[in-house]
Amino acid sequence: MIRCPKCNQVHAINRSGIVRGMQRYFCKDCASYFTITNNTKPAPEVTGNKKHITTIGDIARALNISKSTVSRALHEHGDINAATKKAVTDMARKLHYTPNLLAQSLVKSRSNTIGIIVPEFLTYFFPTVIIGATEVATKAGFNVVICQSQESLKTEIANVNVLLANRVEGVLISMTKETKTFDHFRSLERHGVPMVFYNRVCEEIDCPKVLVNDYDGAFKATTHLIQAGFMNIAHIAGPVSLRLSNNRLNGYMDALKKNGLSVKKSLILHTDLSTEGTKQCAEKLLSMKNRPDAIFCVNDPAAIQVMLMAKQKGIKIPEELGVVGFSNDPMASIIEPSLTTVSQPVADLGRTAMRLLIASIKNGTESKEPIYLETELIIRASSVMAT
Amino acid sequence: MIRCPKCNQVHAINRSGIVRGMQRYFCKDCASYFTITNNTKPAPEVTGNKKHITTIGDIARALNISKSTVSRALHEHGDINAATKKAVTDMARKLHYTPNLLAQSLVKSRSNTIGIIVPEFLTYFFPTVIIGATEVATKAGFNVVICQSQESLKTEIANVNVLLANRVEGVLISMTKETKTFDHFRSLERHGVPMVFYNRVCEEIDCPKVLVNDYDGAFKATTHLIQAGFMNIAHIAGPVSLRLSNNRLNGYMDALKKNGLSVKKSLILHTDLSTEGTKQCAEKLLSMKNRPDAIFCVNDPAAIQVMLMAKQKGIKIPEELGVVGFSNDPMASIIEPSLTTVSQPVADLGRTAMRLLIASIKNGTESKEPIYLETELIIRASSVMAT
DNA sequence: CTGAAAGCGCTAACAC
DNA sequence: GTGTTAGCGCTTTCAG
Repeated sequence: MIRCPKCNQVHAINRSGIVRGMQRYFCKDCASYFTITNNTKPAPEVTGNKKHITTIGDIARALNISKSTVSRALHEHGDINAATKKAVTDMARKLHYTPNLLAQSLVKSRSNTIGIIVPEFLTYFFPTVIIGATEVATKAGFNVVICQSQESLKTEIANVNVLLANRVEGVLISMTKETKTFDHFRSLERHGVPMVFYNRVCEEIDCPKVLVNDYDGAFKATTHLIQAGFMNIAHIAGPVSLRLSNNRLNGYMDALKKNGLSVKKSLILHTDLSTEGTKQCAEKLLSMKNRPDAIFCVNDPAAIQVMLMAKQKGIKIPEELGVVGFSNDPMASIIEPSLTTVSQPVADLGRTAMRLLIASIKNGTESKEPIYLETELIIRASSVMAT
Repeated sequence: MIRCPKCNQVHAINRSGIVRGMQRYFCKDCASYFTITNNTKPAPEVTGNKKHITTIGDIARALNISKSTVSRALHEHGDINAATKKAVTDMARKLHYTPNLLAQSLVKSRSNTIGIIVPEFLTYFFPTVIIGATEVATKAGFNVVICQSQESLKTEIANVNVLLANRVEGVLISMTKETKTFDHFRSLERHGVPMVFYNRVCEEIDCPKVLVNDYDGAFKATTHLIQAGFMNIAHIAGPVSLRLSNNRLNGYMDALKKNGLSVKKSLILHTDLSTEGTKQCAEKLLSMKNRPDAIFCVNDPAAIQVMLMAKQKGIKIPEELGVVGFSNDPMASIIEPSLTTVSQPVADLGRTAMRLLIASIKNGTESKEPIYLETELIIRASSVMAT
């Protein structure tokens, strides 16, 4: 409701363009032009040393228009006068306006943010997953916040709470090796936040999961060792709490059985995945009276520990000890002899998981059948005698 | 203003405890107890399939008290009746209340969040910095959001904008190798968001910086090569855009000069840090007619590329080629021969940077003298003839 | 010790 | 096409 400052009436007012950034009006009654200067709120005082951050209101005031118009101009939002829009965007630039996502999220109750929880990111595996996942999320217009649980359940719970408090729209999770209670995941369910598990999945939660075909990878790896002539093959397995450990263990055992070899409990050791834990397993296996002639390890870092210890003990690889790892870590091709390993489509794992997550954010419930990505055996020097 | 439902008066009302989670009142006039059930807003309907997320208002309604009281009860906020507080916290648990950080941040204009920008995190360096920095931030009560610029200026700018839009309270930055314009950093300055640069610092911005003593590390490394008997030492340097490249280059050159060796421009090559780029440098140096007898590399990944190529060409390390890297990557101790390198206090770098950042968030401007952390030369097999 | 009310920055009907 | 209004969920004076 614009009132003419001269004739004080309100019905015969027209807009007449924008001059020096201010909306200009024309009163048809008294035939005069005017701009309105006194706004509801005074311009912010420069009190104290706190920097004032430009808001949509500042732009509105500077232009003598309403906040809604500014909001619309900034968002390609339906009908908006081209001149107004230009005035607004120019003024926004001039005042260095940055939208406040917190406020936007609050009113829209959508934060446009997705959380990713990784147990660690010192080895190449999880960073690579993150890169793949982020790529997909960014393309879909989501921001990503990365949390590392550091293999600690307590931290994982804290991570979930932070993500929840920040009202993320979905979470990608790979559990810690010590996660055996799942209330924090249920908490996400309760809040209606979709989850997708990848790599280290939680059986108890009904949601999409993306895995590598661990069983098949392990089966191929073990079969390869057998075909290469090894007869007494040990396995350093992962923590029993992780399903992937069991899948790889089963692949190993089935390969032995299928080839007529017996499964010896004494040759199956579980590491907690820490360097120390793995070293102990290696030590135990390598100092047996009836030493295994090959070891299939749950992952490459473990295989590398085995190789280092074997070297230290003067055990020749592969002549006296065949070694195979899992994951095709960059280290595997650097170490000597180079390490035979099972490669996984790591970035793809991230991409697939993120795609599923975004689908469940958008369409509600998704197919909950776990998705398995295939592995590839990469044969290198650690498992094959030079010919 | 509580009105008695029986006698309809308003002055003689007393609170009389909380029963079944509801505030109970007593009217002295008609001597009757009552609770008030009709609240300003009706309880949220379970419309559609959108999950309702418990708010402070839900708790207030359930207990027939005001939102302010709930807020206070939830925050140890001054005077609050112990019974009320218990009722509130119990009800909060019962309704699975999770505070909305977006709303809190909005009203407090403090997000309690700090951003960390890393150029990449596939090698161990940046993840380790992040772990150190996160540790300090968490202790100080800040959340951390990690952004990876993937060595792309465009992504770096996008990262800054996301952090800005999310109103982070401070940012830890290590630039991409291609960052040569700095408007996005100025944008942070303008918004009053403190920054601290680490490792790859920006000269143009006046703020705290944390670095490793690159010059000294390079000087020690080069001096070591000279003392080990190498005479014709090349250097694969980093991108000129990064100050650390120049610092390491200067350390290399000064060490040569100080030991009476001449600096040969032809033996100084710049890599862009990509595997491909480094390979080209290595190829060039290793196929010179007058091949250098040692190479000091700007970092370990580069040194490892050199070693791999040398092996491929049948050049013996260290007999025919001494190699020294920088950063003590885990790979350095795995490769054979093991790689001599300059180790940096990486996690400490992160911790120090985060401490400085938190200080500038809390106290405003900080000391802006760059801080240098010391390095240590780790001598391994790649630079020392077996005796 | 507690309630009412204002407002953080922004969007989204609803009017005109 | 644009202004008005009413919140999003929460904290924080200001009164009692």
